[in-house]
Amino acid sequence: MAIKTTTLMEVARLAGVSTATVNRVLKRQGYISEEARQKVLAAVEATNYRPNVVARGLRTQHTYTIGLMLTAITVNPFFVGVAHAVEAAAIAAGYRVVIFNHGGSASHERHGVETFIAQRVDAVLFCTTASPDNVEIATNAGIPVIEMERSLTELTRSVRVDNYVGARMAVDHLVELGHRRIAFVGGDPSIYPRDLTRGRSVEDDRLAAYRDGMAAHSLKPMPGHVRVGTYYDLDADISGVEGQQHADALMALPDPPTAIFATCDILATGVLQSLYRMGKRVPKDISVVGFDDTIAAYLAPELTTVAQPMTALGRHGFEMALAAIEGGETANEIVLETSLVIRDSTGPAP
Amino acid sequence: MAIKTTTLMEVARLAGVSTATVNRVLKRQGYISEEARQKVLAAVEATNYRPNVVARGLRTQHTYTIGLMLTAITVNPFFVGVAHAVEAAAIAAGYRVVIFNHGGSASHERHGVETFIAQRVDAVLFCTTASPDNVEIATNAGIPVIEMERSLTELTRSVRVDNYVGARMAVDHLVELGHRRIAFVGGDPSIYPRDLTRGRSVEDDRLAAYRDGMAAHSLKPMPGHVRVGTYYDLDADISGVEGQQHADALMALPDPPTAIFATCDILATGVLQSLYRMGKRVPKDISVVGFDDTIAAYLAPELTTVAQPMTALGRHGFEMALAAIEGGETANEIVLETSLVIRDSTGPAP
DNA sequence: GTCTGCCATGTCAACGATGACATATGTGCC
DNA sequence: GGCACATATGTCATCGTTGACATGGCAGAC
Repeated sequence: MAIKTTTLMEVARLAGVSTATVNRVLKRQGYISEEARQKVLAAVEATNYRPNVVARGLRTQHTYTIGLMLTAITVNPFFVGVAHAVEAAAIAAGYRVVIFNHGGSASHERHGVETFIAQRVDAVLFCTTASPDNVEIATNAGIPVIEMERSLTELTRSVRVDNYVGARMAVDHLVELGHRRIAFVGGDPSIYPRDLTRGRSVEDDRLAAYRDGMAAHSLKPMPGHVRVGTYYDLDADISGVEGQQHADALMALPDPPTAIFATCDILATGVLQSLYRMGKRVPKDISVVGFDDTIAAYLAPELTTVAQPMTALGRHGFEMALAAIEGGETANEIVLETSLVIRDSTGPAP
Repeated sequence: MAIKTTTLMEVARLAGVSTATVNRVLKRQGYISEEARQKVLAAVEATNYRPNVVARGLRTQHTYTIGLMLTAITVNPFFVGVAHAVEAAAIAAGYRVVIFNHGGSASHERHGVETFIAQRVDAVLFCTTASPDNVEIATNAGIPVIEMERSLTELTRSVRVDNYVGARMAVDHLVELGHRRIAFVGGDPSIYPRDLTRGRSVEDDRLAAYRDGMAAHSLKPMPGHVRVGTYYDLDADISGVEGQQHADALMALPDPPTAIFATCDILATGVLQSLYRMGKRVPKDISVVGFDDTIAAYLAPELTTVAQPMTALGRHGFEMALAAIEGGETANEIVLETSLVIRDSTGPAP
């Protein structure tokens, strides 16, 4: 069942030259007579020769492959967007991407990192880590590591998003619309390893921005209006159920909010479903803002959300990896901006 | 910048044995004295040895890698589900998966296939092809090919879903609820290469099931009630816009439908948005059914849809590939069943 | 004692591509 | 003629792992 393909040697034999000559023709380097080139190209054509990148990788110690570590591509379309962007950038540069989903488990992630090392990937991109130890394992193996979304160690370069400013825009937007009772629905900050260089997680930043934003407008969250949970139900794949539960609880309070800021579009989805069941109209009765801009445009009403620059995140991540591999110039840390996309789920306070 | 890792040779030297002995210990085969085993294991531990699968792949002509060709993972969560299932099955069997998104372009797909061949993947899984030629290229290179979702040639094994029965269930469900004016919103059947062994595309099957289902209940589609389009707007990533346009057009007809069957959840999303804007209530004023069960559970109201067995599709696809690689037994064609998931978007005809 | 068979270990040629180095021919110039 | 240099091509060790084959020791059978 092994794949049978032509080798350089066979091409050389057919063309009546040495493998070195064939190699020179294909690599377009060194001196080659026009006659030899024609013979080689004809032989390549005739034999349907395709270079064996496995052999090349062994010889050159360069696999043109990068590993991309994700939490779980099924759990949040955010990862799909990032993965796609990384892949597009990689393919354009002649690299391949191998994706591994750790699903939140440090041991799975460990296995993925070992796989990457065994494969001799040229670099590893972590977009969310289950354990900082695994980042270290890759680093210790001599593989350049880039961290996306958060930086766990000072050893690695990173690309992240300015979650604080993003969340702040969401709050400011709601306040400008006249809302005073604004609730916060977030993920569990402790489930994520913290960004060690800054001492805060993504969720910490978003929550801090919410509190600061409220305070800046002399507002104070009402009792019970700040809700955090586990964000993802990894066992049950994507789960907006948590968003529903949060919204159910919020609307049962004596002073229910007139606006809800959810720190993830999937959570916001659950919020919208809960409100829909209660017969609340959005945004007439209550406004909702999400975060990510993943499925926001597919909901009814279309969701106002803080858009993450997934494409830029992926592209910069790959470019940093490339710089680490081939020795180019890059910043050690890039912070990207988010933008507020105003759609139909936010309106004036009732 | 190259990764520096221990080699078998270094482990052997440290343990004071030959590489063959180290290999025997690690592979647990052949005769090894307990003493040698201990020395080797200690040396492996001390040097942090990790096998180089690149070298192994060259030597054994077996890379433990399979290529997965998709249209575009960002365009429909269906592909995410399938990719995840393939990956899970592959990892459990000690294989790696390399994903390539052709985005609907035959030349991109061609490039992806060439990449797979150059990488010497052990098998290729096509989940939707841009061109049958590319399937042939892989086959000609001696790589086992499995087709998912449709089979283009008789040369390959395939796993597909029974779209006809699935679509028929949707129609029957609506008829049972008392609907007579049921509209069909589908993708463009011609954009997809047809299933050559059966002469029909996925969309053909779904449309045929709709027509047959209507006829079986002595119903006839009203003029303008059958709408097909381009399904995906690949340039603009996921696009539910088309679904909106279809619904806008349908509701402007003199005899608007009381139920709409959309052959993709993303299309259904657009339909729901359009109806929401018009102030139509679902399912009180009009019922909607989707297909895929990707984001159906995240919508408000939750969408009744025909669930595709994405996990089974991916698992069987990988198992067929494994059988082709390692020479096990499998069917040449597997047809999986769909199921109707009744949620909140369908109700009695008004 | 030597023959057979079981253990235990080592040697070495692949796998296919690469590129440093060696070799060989031609051209121009003093 | 001899030298320098550009042109053109070939040889071969190397990357790390694998496994067929060879080697050698030791026990028990004849």
